[in-house]
Amino acid sequence: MPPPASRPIGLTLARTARAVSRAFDARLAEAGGSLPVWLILLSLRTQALGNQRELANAVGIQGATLTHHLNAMERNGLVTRRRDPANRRVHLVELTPAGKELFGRLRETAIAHDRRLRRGLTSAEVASLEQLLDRLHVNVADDDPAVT
Amino acid sequence: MPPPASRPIGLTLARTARAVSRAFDARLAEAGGSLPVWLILLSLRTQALGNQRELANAVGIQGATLTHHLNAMERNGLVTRRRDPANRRVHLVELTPAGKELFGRLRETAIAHDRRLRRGLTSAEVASLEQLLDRLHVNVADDDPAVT
DNA sequence: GCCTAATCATTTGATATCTATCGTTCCTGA
DNA sequence: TCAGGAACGATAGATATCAAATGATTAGGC
Repeated sequence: MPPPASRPIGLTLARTARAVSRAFDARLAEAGGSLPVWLILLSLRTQALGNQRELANAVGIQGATLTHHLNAMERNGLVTRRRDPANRRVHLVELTPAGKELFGRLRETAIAHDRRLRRGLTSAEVASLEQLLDRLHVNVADDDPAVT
Repeated sequence: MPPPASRPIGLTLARTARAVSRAFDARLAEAGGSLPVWLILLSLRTQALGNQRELANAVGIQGATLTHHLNAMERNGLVTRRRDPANRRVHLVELTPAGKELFGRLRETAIAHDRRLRRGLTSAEVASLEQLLDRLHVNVADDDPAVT
Protein backbone atom coordinates (compact mmCIF):
# COMPACT_ATOMS: atom_id res chain seq x y z
CA MET A 1 0.00 0.00 0.00
CA PRO A 2 2.06 2.91 -1.22
CA PRO A 3 1.48 6.44 -0.02
CA PRO A 4 -1.05 8.27 -2.15
CA ALA A 5 0.62 9.23 -5.35
CA SER A 6 -1.13 12.58 -5.65
CA ARG A 7 -0.70 15.49 -3.31
CA PRO A 8 -2.61 14.77 -0.11
CA ILE A 9 -6.02 16.38 -0.11
CA GLY A 10 -5.39 17.89 3.33
CA LEU A 11 -2.48 19.89 1.98
CA THR A 12 -4.52 21.33 -0.87
CA LEU A 13 -7.28 22.13 1.57
CA ALA A 14 -4.95 23.90 4.01
CA ARG A 15 -3.22 25.96 1.35
CA THR A 16 -6.42 27.00 -0.36
CA ALA A 17 -8.00 27.98 2.93
CA ARG A 18 -4.97 30.01 3.89
CA ALA A 19 -4.86 31.85 0.58
CA VAL A 20 -8.57 32.61 0.73
CA SER A 21 -8.43 33.77 4.34
CA ARG A 22 -5.45 36.00 3.70
CA ALA A 23 -7.11 37.58 0.71
CA PHE A 24 -10.26 38.23 2.71
CA ASP A 25 -8.32 39.59 5.65
CA ALA A 26 -6.47 42.00 3.37
CA ARG A 27 -9.77 43.34 2.06
CA LEU A 28 -11.14 43.68 5.57
CA ALA A 29 -8.00 45.52 6.63
CA GLU A 30 -8.55 48.05 3.84
CA ALA A 31 -12.03 48.61 5.24
CA GLY A 32 -10.66 49.09 8.75
CA GLY A 33 -11.33 45.63 10.15
CA SER A 34 -9.94 42.14 10.39
CA LEU A 35 -11.22 38.61 10.10
CA PRO A 36 -11.83 37.96 13.81
CA VAL A 37 -13.40 41.40 14.30
CA TRP A 38 -15.72 40.77 11.38
CA LEU A 39 -16.82 37.40 12.72
CA ILE A 40 -17.45 38.90 16.14
CA LEU A 41 -19.47 41.79 14.74
CA LEU A 42 -21.44 39.41 12.56
CA SER A 43 -22.27 37.12 15.44
CA LEU A 44 -23.27 40.01 17.68
CA ARG A 45 -25.44 41.49 14.98
CA THR A 46 -27.23 38.38 13.79
CA GLN A 47 -27.51 36.10 16.79
CA ALA A 48 -28.87 36.41 20.28
CA LEU A 49 -25.96 35.22 22.39
CA GLY A 50 -26.36 34.80 26.11
CA ASN A 51 -22.71 35.09 27.13
CA GLN A 52 -19.16 35.28 25.89
CA ARG A 53 -18.73 31.55 25.76
CA GLU A 54 -21.55 31.26 23.26
CA LEU A 55 -20.09 34.14 21.30
CA ALA A 56 -16.68 32.46 21.20
CA ASN A 57 -18.36 29.31 20.02
CA ALA A 58 -20.24 31.10 17.28
CA VAL A 59 -17.02 32.70 16.09
CA GLY A 60 -15.08 29.46 16.37
CA ILE A 61 -12.40 30.53 18.84
CA GLN A 62 -11.64 29.89 22.50
CA GLY A 63 -12.94 32.09 25.26
CA ALA A 64 -9.50 33.40 26.11
CA THR A 65 -8.94 34.52 22.55
CA LEU A 66 -12.29 36.24 22.46
CA THR A 67 -11.37 38.18 25.60
CA HIS A 68 -8.37 39.69 23.81
CA HIS A 69 -10.44 40.76 20.84
CA LEU A 70 -13.19 42.22 22.98
CA ASN A 71 -10.59 44.15 24.99
CA ALA A 72 -9.25 45.68 21.78
CA MET A 73 -12.72 46.33 20.38
CA GLU A 74 -13.78 47.98 23.62
CA ARG A 75 -10.66 50.16 23.53
CA ASN A 76 -11.55 51.15 19.99
CA GLY A 77 -15.12 52.01 20.93
CA LEU A 78 -16.78 49.24 18.91
CA VAL A 79 -18.45 47.40 21.76
CA THR A 80 -19.40 47.93 25.37
CA ARG A 81 -19.31 45.32 28.10
CA ARG A 82 -21.38 45.49 31.24
CA ARG A 83 -22.34 43.03 33.90
CA ASP A 84 -25.69 41.42 33.62
CA PRO A 85 -27.50 42.66 36.76
CA ALA A 86 -29.44 39.41 36.88
CA ASN A 87 -26.28 37.29 36.85
CA ARG A 88 -23.14 39.16 37.63
CA ARG A 89 -20.90 36.45 36.19
CA VAL A 90 -22.21 37.25 32.74
CA HIS A 91 -20.89 40.11 30.63
CA LEU A 92 -23.37 41.60 28.18
CA VAL A 93 -21.56 42.62 25.01
CA GLU A 94 -23.25 45.25 22.87
CA LEU A 95 -22.36 47.09 19.70
CA THR A 96 -21.86 50.83 19.89
CA PRO A 97 -22.98 53.04 16.98
CA ALA A 98 -19.37 52.95 15.76
CA GLY A 99 -19.50 49.17 15.93
CA LYS A 100 -22.68 49.09 13.88
CA GLU A 101 -21.16 51.44 11.36
CA LEU A 102 -18.07 49.25 10.98
CA PHE A 103 -20.29 46.21 10.66
CA GLY A 104 -22.06 47.83 7.72
CA ARG A 105 -18.80 48.61 5.99
CA LEU A 106 -17.31 45.16 6.54
CA ARG A 107 -20.49 43.53 5.35
CA GLU A 108 -20.01 45.11 1.96
CA THR A 109 -16.49 43.75 1.89
CA ALA A 110 -17.69 40.29 2.88
CA ILE A 111 -20.37 40.24 0.22
CA ALA A 112 -17.86 41.28 -2.42
CA HIS A 113 -15.43 38.62 -1.24
CA ASP A 114 -18.04 35.91 -1.41
CA ARG A 115 -19.05 36.99 -4.89
CA ARG A 116 -15.44 36.98 -5.98
CA LEU A 117 -14.91 33.54 -4.51
CA ARG A 118 -17.85 32.08 -6.39
CA ARG A 119 -16.81 33.58 -9.69
CA GLY A 120 -17.01 31.03 -12.46
CA LEU A 121 -18.72 28.45 -10.23
CA THR A 122 -22.30 27.38 -10.69
CA SER A 123 -24.46 27.17 -7.61
CA ALA A 124 -24.52 23.41 -8.07
CA GLU A 125 -20.75 23.36 -7.92
CA VAL A 126 -20.70 25.48 -4.78
CA ALA A 127 -23.25 23.18 -3.20
CA SER A 128 -21.15 20.18 -4.15
CA LEU A 129 -18.06 21.81 -2.67
CA GLU A 130 -19.88 22.52 0.58
CA GLN A 131 -21.06 18.98 0.78
CA LEU A 132 -17.61 17.52 0.15
CA LEU A 133 -16.07 19.82 2.76
CA ASP A 134 -18.67 18.75 5.26
CA ARG A 135 -17.80 15.13 4.65
CA LEU A 136 -14.12 15.81 5.30
CA HIS A 137 -15.13 17.57 8.49
CA VAL A 138 -17.14 14.57 9.59
CA ASN A 139 -14.27 12.24 8.80
CA VAL A 140 -11.94 13.98 11.22
CA ALA A 141 -14.56 14.92 13.78
CA ASP A 142 -15.40 11.28 14.10
CA ASP A 143 -14.74 10.00 17.59
CA ASP A 144 -13.53 6.64 16.42
CA PRO A 145 -9.84 6.94 15.59
CA ALA A 146 -9.46 3.19 15.25
CA VAL A 147 -10.34 3.22 11.59
CA THR A 148 -7.16 3.23 9.63
CA MET B 1 -28.96 42.32 -4.03
CA PRO B 2 -29.21 40.70 -0.64
CA PRO B 3 -26.24 39.00 0.97
CA PRO B 4 -25.98 35.35 0.06
CA ALA B 5 -28.66 33.52 1.91
CA SER B 6 -26.53 30.48 2.63
CA ARG B 7 -23.44 30.46 4.80
CA PRO B 8 -20.56 31.97 2.84
CA ILE B 9 -18.40 29.34 1.24
CA GLY B 10 -15.27 30.95 2.66
CA LEU B 11 -16.47 30.32 6.19
CA THR B 12 -17.17 26.65 5.54
CA LEU B 13 -13.77 26.36 3.91
CA ALA B 14 -11.95 28.00 6.81
CA ARG B 15 -13.68 25.93 9.47
CA THR B 16 -13.21 22.65 7.66
CA ALA B 17 -9.55 23.38 7.06
CA ARG B 18 -9.01 24.28 10.68
CA ALA B 19 -10.72 21.13 11.94
CA VAL B 20 -8.73 18.94 9.57
CA SER B 21 -5.43 20.62 10.39
CA ARG B 22 -6.01 20.37 14.10
CA ALA B 23 -6.87 16.70 13.84
CA PHE B 24 -3.74 16.03 11.81
CA ASP B 25 -1.56 18.06 14.15
CA ALA B 26 -2.88 16.10 17.12
CA ARG B 27 -1.88 12.83 15.45
CA LEU B 28 1.53 14.19 14.57
CA ALA B 29 2.01 15.34 18.15
CA GLU B 30 1.33 11.78 19.35
CA ALA B 31 4.09 10.63 17.01
CA GLY B 32 6.49 13.25 18.35
CA GLY B 33 6.12 15.88 15.65
CA SER B 34 4.00 18.76 14.50
CA LEU B 35 2.52 20.03 11.27
CA PRO B 36 5.30 22.48 10.34
CA VAL B 37 8.03 20.00 11.32
CA TRP B 38 6.41 17.35 9.16
CA LEU B 39 6.21 19.67 6.15
CA ILE B 40 9.83 20.69 6.58
CA LEU B 41 11.02 17.08 6.89
CA LEU B 42 8.96 16.12 3.86
CA SER B 43 10.37 18.91 1.74
CA LEU B 44 13.94 18.17 2.78
CA ARG B 45 13.49 14.49 2.07
CA THR B 46 11.77 14.68 -1.28
CA GLN B 47 13.06 17.81 -2.95
CA ALA B 48 16.42 19.22 -3.82
CA LEU B 49 16.29 22.68 -2.33
CA GLY B 50 19.08 25.14 -2.90
CA ASN B 51 18.51 27.42 0.04
CA GLN B 52 16.20 28.25 2.91
CA ARG B 53 14.04 30.56 0.86
CA GLU B 54 13.16 27.73 -1.49
CA LEU B 55 12.50 25.51 1.49
CA ALA B 56 10.18 28.09 3.04
CA ASN B 57 8.39 28.36 -0.25
CA ALA B 58 7.97 24.61 -0.54
CA VAL B 59 6.55 24.50 2.96
CA GLY B 60 4.35 27.52 2.39
CA ILE B 61 5.68 29.78 5.15
CA GLN B 62 7.85 32.89 5.31
CA GLY B 63 11.59 32.74 5.67
CA ALA B 64 11.44 34.26 9.13
CA THR B 65 9.08 31.57 10.32
CA LEU B 66 11.24 28.85 8.83
CA THR B 67 14.23 30.19 10.75
CA HIS B 68 12.41 29.62 14.04
CA HIS B 69 11.50 26.05 13.15
CA LEU B 70 14.99 25.23 11.95
CA ASN B 71 16.43 26.65 15.16
CA ALA B 72 14.21 24.33 17.18
CA MET B 73 14.87 21.36 14.92
CA GLU B 74 18.60 21.97 15.12
CA ARG B 75 18.38 22.16 18.92
CA ASN B 76 16.54 18.84 18.86
CA GLY B 77 19.12 17.22 16.63
CA LEU B 78 16.87 16.73 13.62
CA VAL B 79 18.79 18.86 11.14
CA THR B 80 22.19 20.44 10.70
CA ARG B 81 22.91 23.78 9.10
CA ARG B 82 26.20 24.73 7.57
CA ARG B 83 27.39 27.42 5.24
CA ASP B 84 27.71 26.57 1.61
CA PRO B 85 31.45 26.94 0.92
CA ALA B 86 30.67 28.01 -2.64
CA ASN B 87 28.34 30.80 -1.50
CA ARG B 88 28.68 31.72 2.10
CA ARG B 89 25.33 33.50 2.20
CA VAL B 90 23.56 30.18 1.78
CA HIS B 91 22.84 27.74 4.57
CA LEU B 92 22.73 24.08 3.61
CA VAL B 93 20.13 22.26 5.66
CA GLU B 94 20.50 18.51 6.05
CA LEU B 95 18.65 15.81 7.93
CA THR B 96 20.45 13.95 10.68
CA PRO B 97 19.79 10.24 11.25
CA ALA B 98 17.35 11.25 14.00
CA GLY B 99 15.62 13.52 11.49
CA LYS B 100 15.30 10.70 9.01
CA GLU B 101 13.95 8.42 11.70
CA LEU B 102 11.31 10.97 12.70
CA PHE B 103 10.41 11.47 9.06
CA GLY B 104 9.66 7.76 8.75
CA ARG B 105 7.42 7.79 11.78
CA LEU B 106 5.52 10.91 10.73
CA ARG B 107 5.07 9.56 7.26
CA GLU B 108 3.05 6.68 8.66
CA THR B 109 0.90 9.19 10.52
CA ALA B 110 0.43 11.29 7.39
CA ILE B 111 -0.58 8.28 5.31
CA ALA B 112 -3.11 7.22 7.93
CA HIS B 113 -4.50 10.73 8.10
CA ASP B 114 -4.94 10.95 4.38
CA ARG B 115 -6.67 7.61 4.31
CA ARG B 116 -8.98 8.71 7.09
CA LEU B 117 -9.75 11.94 5.29
CA ARG B 118 -10.75 10.17 2.12
CA ARG B 119 -12.97 7.70 3.89
CA GLY B 120 -16.30 7.38 2.13
CA LEU B 121 -15.17 9.46 -0.84
CA THR B 122 -14.63 8.06 -4.29
CA SER B 123 -11.49 9.06 -6.10
CA ALA B 124 -13.68 10.97 -8.54
CA GLU B 125 -15.09 12.96 -5.64
CA VAL B 126 -11.64 13.71 -4.29
CA ALA B 127 -10.54 14.85 -7.74
CA SER B 128 -13.60 17.05 -8.01
CA LEU B 129 -12.89 18.55 -4.60
CA GLU B 130 -9.30 19.28 -5.56
CA GLN B 131 -10.42 20.94 -8.73
CA LEU B 132 -13.00 23.11 -6.98
CA LEU B 133 -10.47 24.16 -4.35
CA ASP B 134 -8.02 25.10 -7.06
CA ARG B 135 -10.64 27.29 -8.67
CA LEU B 136 -11.26 29.11 -5.40
CA HIS B 137 -7.53 29.59 -5.08
CA VAL B 138 -7.34 31.08 -8.56
CA ASN B 139 -10.26 33.37 -7.81
CA VAL B 140 -8.47 35.04 -4.92
CA ALA B 141 -4.97 34.83 -6.37
CA ASP B 142 -6.18 36.79 -9.33
CA ASP B 143 -4.36 40.07 -9.67
CA ASP B 144 -7.41 41.93 -10.87
CA PRO B 145 -9.39 43.03 -7.83
CA ALA B 146 -11.68 45.22 -9.93
CA VAL B 147 -14.12 42.43 -10.58
CA THR B 148 -16.89 42.66 -8.09
C1' DG C 1 39.59 47.12 -8.75
C1' DC C 2 36.07 49.70 -6.14
C1' DC C 3 31.31 51.15 -5.03
C1' DT C 4 26.58 49.95 -5.41
C1' DA C 5 22.83 46.39 -6.11
C1' DA C 6 20.99 42.37 -5.01
C1' DT C 7 20.61 38.16 -2.30
C1' DC C 8 20.27 35.29 1.83
C1' DA C 9 19.33 34.50 6.50
C1' DT C 10 18.39 36.29 10.99
C1' DT C 11 16.54 39.41 14.40
C1' DT C 12 12.96 42.40 16.10
C1' DG C 13 8.40 43.60 17.15
C1' DA C 14 3.72 42.70 16.51
C1' DT C 15 -0.73 39.84 16.33
C1' DA C 16 -3.51 35.60 16.88
C1' DT C 17 -4.12 31.68 19.01
C1' DC C 18 -4.13 27.95 22.45
C1' DT C 19 -4.04 25.60 27.30
C1' DA C 20 -3.96 26.08 32.11
C1' DT C 21 -5.04 28.62 35.97
C1' DC C 22 -7.27 32.13 38.81
C1' DG C 23 -10.92 35.18 41.00
C1' DT C 24 -15.69 36.07 41.28
C1' DT C 25 -20.40 34.84 41.41
C1' DC C 26 -24.07 31.66 41.65
C1' DC C 27 -26.45 27.44 43.01
C1' DT C 28 -27.40 23.14 45.42
C1' DG C 29 -27.79 19.89 49.02
C1' DA C 30 -27.06 18.66 53.70
C1' DT D 1 -27.25 28.54 56.50
C1' DC D 2 -23.48 27.59 54.48
C1' DA D 3 -19.78 24.71 52.16
C1' DG D 4 -18.51 22.80 47.95
C1' DG D 5 -18.74 22.82 43.31
C1' DA D 6 -20.05 24.75 38.85
C1' DA D 7 -20.13 28.57 35.60
C1' DC D 8 -18.13 32.67 33.71
C1' DG D 9 -14.69 35.61 32.22
C1' DA D 10 -9.83 37.32 32.82
C1' DT D 11 -4.96 36.48 33.09
C1' DA D 12 -0.47 34.13 32.40
C1' DG D 13 2.60 31.71 29.60
C1' DA D 14 3.56 29.46 25.40
C1' DT D 15 3.79 28.77 20.23
C1' DA D 16 3.09 30.08 15.32
C1' DT D 17 3.02 33.39 12.22
C1' DC D 18 4.13 37.64 9.51
C1' DA D 19 6.33 42.23 8.01
C1' DA D 20 10.06 45.16 8.39
C1' DA D 21 14.72 46.18 9.63
C1' DT D 22 19.54 44.41 9.99
C1' DG D 23 23.92 42.03 8.87
C1' DA D 24 26.69 39.44 6.00
C1' DT D 25 28.07 38.13 1.46
C1' DT D 26 28.19 38.22 -3.46
C1' DA D 27 27.63 40.11 -8.19
C1' DG D 28 27.70 43.95 -11.57
C1' DG D 29 28.81 48.36 -13.58
C1' DC D 30 32.01 51.70 -14.52
